[in-house]
Amino acid sequence: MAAIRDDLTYAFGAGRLTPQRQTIAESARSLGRAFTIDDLAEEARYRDPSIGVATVYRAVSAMEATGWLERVGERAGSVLYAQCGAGDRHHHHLVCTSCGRVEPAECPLHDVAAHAATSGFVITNHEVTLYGLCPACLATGS
Amino acid sequence: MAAIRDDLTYAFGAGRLTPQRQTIAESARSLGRAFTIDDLAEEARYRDPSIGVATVYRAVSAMEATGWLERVGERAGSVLYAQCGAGDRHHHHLVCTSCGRVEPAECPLHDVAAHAATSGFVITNHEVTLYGLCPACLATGS
DNA sequence: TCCAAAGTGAGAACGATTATCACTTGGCTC
DNA sequence: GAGCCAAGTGATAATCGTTCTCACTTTGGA
Repeated sequence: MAAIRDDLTYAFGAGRLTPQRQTIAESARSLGRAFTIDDLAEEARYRDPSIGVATVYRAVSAMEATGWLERVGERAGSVLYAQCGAGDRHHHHLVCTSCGRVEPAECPLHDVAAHAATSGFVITNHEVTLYGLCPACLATGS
Repeated sequence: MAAIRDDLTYAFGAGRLTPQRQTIAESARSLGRAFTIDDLAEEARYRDPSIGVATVYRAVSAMEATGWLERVGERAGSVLYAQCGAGDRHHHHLVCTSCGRVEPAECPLHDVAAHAATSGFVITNHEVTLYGLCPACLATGS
């Protein structure tokens, strides 16, 4: 399992890969869709009931810092995260509003420089999230 | 001031234009930049200290429903709003990360349909926010 | 003028997130 | 392997933004 071990090591960068963090990272990967902290804590505590909610928040914060997790939106006041792998090149997200599945999307901003030129703004960052229905949900009509 | 009166009437659609709501809407317009509920409440209470925070939240909710206000992002856990006028056609936002100034931006997603076709997703909604520095902040180096 | 519906203000309640603190663990040096 | 210290943990309190509740007031139409 060297590959997986390396993968999870990457999730926390220079931080320690404790059993709790490993459980949380594996839970994030196994969810396979956009999730809230609550979803992730539920999955992680199913695997190890002793894991506290504060630990989940801290682990998510650490994984977000390394880019292994990304926030992809919000749902009912909670931040939505998705496991996006590390070292991916610049991209955005397609979020299924029915099942929460998340797929990477090419950055559609081909002309950001043009926007900056016409407005006088110098753009340093941008967020793009596309919402819709994935093929599976379309097929089931849900 | 018929024009302004009409403008504010539009802010609440079919809802009543009470003195409190008028104060809140004028405050939103006078801020001239992206603001949190807290910023808006501070401005509104400067004009009328008797206005309660719940009233500000309710007014913002009503103005958002008519499209007179739009949420343009978040700052330190609070939702950022901007007064965008009513009846504007589809657009997004350029937010200055230094002063909070907001300008409308053309929708840069010329090929949303192409994304849907290649991914199998049917896109029903999207959010785009561009962050950067406005000309004024660039000039002052802040 | 009367009345029902809409709006208001104060404050309680709620839910997500963060901070605190005593304790444990991991990984380094010797 | 022993000792040490920084990092991490779990429980819980605190914080903060937002929404709800309730008694009261205002609005606008009949």
